[in-house]
Amino acid sequence: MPNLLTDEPESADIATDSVQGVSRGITAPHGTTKARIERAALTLFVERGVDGVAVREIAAKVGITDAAIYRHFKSKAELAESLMLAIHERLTDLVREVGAKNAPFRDKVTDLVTDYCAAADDDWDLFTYHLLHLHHFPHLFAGESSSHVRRVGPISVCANMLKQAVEEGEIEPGNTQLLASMVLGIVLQAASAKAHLRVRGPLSIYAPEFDKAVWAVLRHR
Amino acid sequence: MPNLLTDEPESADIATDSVQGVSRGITAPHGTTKARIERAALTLFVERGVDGVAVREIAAKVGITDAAIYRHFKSKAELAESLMLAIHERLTDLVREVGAKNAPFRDKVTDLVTDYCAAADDDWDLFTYHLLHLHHFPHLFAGESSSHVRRVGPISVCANMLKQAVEEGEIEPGNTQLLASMVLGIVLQAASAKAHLRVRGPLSIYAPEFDKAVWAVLRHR
DNA sequence: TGTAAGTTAGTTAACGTTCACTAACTTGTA
DNA sequence: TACAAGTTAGTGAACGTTAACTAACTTACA
Repeated sequence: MPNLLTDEPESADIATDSVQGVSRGITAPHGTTKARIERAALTLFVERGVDGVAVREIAAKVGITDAAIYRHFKSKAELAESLMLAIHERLTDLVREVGAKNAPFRDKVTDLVTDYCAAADDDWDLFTYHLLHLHHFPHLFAGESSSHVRRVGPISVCANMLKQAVEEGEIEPGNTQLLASMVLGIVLQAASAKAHLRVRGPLSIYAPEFDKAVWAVLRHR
Repeated sequence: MPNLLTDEPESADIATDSVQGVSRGITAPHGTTKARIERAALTLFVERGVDGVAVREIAAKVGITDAAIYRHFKSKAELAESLMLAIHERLTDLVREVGAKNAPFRDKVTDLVTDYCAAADDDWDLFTYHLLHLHHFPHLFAGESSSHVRRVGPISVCANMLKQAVEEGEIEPGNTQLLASMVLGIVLQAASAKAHLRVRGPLSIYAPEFDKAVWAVLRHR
């Protein structure tokens, strides 16, 4: 450790991610410099967007120089995208796994809502990054019209799950893409409300509410 | 009555700015340079975010030089914020007006959904700007905890409407902020799906579906 | 003819990235 | 074991570019 420089410039962010500390890994092992860069970048990206954050600021938050960032990431864009890909795939897999379960559809809905909330609470900043800044990475949610490489994501996988439910006679037929958006919207807009400090506490405490609401939408059509 | 949730493409995107042309005013009268700047800025801001767009690009799109922009707007930030304020207040007023109606609560819900969709279709780019980039303007949605200047917006006004409905015994008591987020989330996430080309056509064609879903959530608790 | 609205040609600052260099480890082998 | 050689992860200074914005000048027209 050659550098005994300033530990923390500002913050006093006590409330945010208390358990594992700010160096929790997203791609890299906990505690490594790479993980600390990821965490610092994530926090800043969430607050001000990728374009609103200078590489120098990320470095300052970690306690290294901007040049050192490039020992770990090819570019700022790669850093930003690797973070987005991590949460995007994590959430996509989550939905896929629930969908693949051998369980009654009603239970799968509950599991989906519960697991989604748990994932959000597990790494709130990462989840918020996905929630607020996904549109910064158009190739990750490209519609199915233009290219025939269809990018999957939580919503399209959820739509597939609903399509299967339709085939099995669990719910009425309809536009499953739209329906998936509507039901996930219940959870996501509530998450957005939490991000904007309109609701408090872990998202999971509202999971039963979400479950009831989602099921109400799926049943009454 | 045709099923509005069919997977059919149904209709092409005729709704996008064909009628009034790209110089439609948001703050300024139609056809003026100021209006054309607003429209050009809006289109670019929606696509790539405020920080992702250079003043030069906006000017180029209008057919003037970047310096000329400053004859009409004090700064890029002011331009971006005036656009956001316009749609933010338009939507807030919309919700307020529906809430102030002297009509059965069930009808107000239908009106809210219908009018919200109509507002989205009326100026899709402006609506999308609000949907995707509101978080770029933290002071417009500041939570009620820190400052005592509570900024209102569509969701908080909707929450008030629900609070009133609770007092009048129309729906069960509960966290109205959360409930407002959940029900608006149904519409907003569907709008997001349209923005990402996962669903097609004017948002209004889905309004009856939204209405049913929103009511299902409000009733079954 | 005065002014609104445009131009050209800058300024200043910030950005992402690269450069040459270095201290501290790790490793292969005489 | 001693140590040359290589690797890792950092530094500080710069580079070329681009950004927002401004000053001074020009022009159309009510």
